[in-house]
Amino acid sequence: MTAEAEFDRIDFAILGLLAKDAWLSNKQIAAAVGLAPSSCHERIKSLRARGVLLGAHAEVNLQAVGFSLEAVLFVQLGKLEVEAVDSFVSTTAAIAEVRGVFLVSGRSDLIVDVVVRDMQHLKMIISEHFNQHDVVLRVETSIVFSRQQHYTLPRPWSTAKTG
Amino acid sequence: MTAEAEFDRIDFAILGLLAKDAWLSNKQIAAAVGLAPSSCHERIKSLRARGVLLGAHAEVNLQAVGFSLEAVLFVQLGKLEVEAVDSFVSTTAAIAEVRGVFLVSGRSDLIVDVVVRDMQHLKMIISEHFNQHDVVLRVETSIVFSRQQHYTLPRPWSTAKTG
DNA sequence: GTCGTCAATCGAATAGATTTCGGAAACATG
DNA sequence: CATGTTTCCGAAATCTATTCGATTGACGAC
Repeated sequence: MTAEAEFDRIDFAILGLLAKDAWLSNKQIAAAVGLAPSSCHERIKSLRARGVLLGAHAEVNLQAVGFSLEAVLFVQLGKLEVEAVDSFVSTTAAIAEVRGVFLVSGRSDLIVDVVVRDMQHLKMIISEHFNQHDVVLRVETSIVFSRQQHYTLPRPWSTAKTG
Repeated sequence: MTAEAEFDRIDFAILGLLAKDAWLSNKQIAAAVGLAPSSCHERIKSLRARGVLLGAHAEVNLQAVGFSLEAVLFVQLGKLEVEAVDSFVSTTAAIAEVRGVFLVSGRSDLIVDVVVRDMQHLKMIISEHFNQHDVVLRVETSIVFSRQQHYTLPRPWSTAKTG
């Protein structure tokens, strides 16, 4: 609504740097974007207040702490009311082993990203939280062999408007 | 050999806190886990050196910066050599609009998470980076209506062993 | 063109945090 | 019980974040 927020290239540079490494100090960011630390600090504070910078999360090596199996669940739901679906999404997202829930169009209705210790753990999660649920018609499971992620921001203005 | 990393519950508490909020100060974490700031600092340093804490990333409100459309691509690949597949995965992961690539078992071989400005942008990404590629047999696209994620660590020791 | 207004930036000062390090305490080992 | 090892603590030093008043520059009104 009121949030007609505008950003210049310095704001985007700050966002990009923090998306790549949230542990950069304000001083480092200021130097990287060519601003005084105090000015940079004001901008970051503003980005947080405006809801553009939502927070930061540490990346934990899950294999190192014993979660060596990752899976993606494709869930088909019955034709139910929106309330029931939303409720199921929320309770699913609250499961400790679930890292993300996507409500999508297409062949399946829900995509669920799950991190578990082993196959038995995975079987338990599926049978306990999905197969026993009325809303769920069917669950397909895909094992994740490997993943690659990155945290860089795409360029905001397509390929122009910057100069 | 050297990598027989062991963790106690304080290490897990630190990891959990930082996974939820990487901007917590060392002082705050120390207070939360009941340690002196210097001791807590040593533990965090060790977790980083051992490769358990991999880094931290700011969470950016992508809608606020103009990326209001998210999609998941399900990619089927031809029966090719491992090299060609790995190469394709790497180049795909390097696309700015791609946030994650998952190599999986099941109906499709690759799951690609994409963030774009609009439909035209999405169409461009797919046709340019996927449809024109020899390795790709078929791409199915799912629009993401909503997503829920959380960054809390599951309990490491199943339901026992903690006492 | 000139003035007034507003927003952004800077630099210095303060308050606060991180980081290092020697010594004490806890723990396991023989 | 003695010993070596690890972990923890507290204080000192260093560095950083944060605030604030003053300056600059851009922009619109007249």
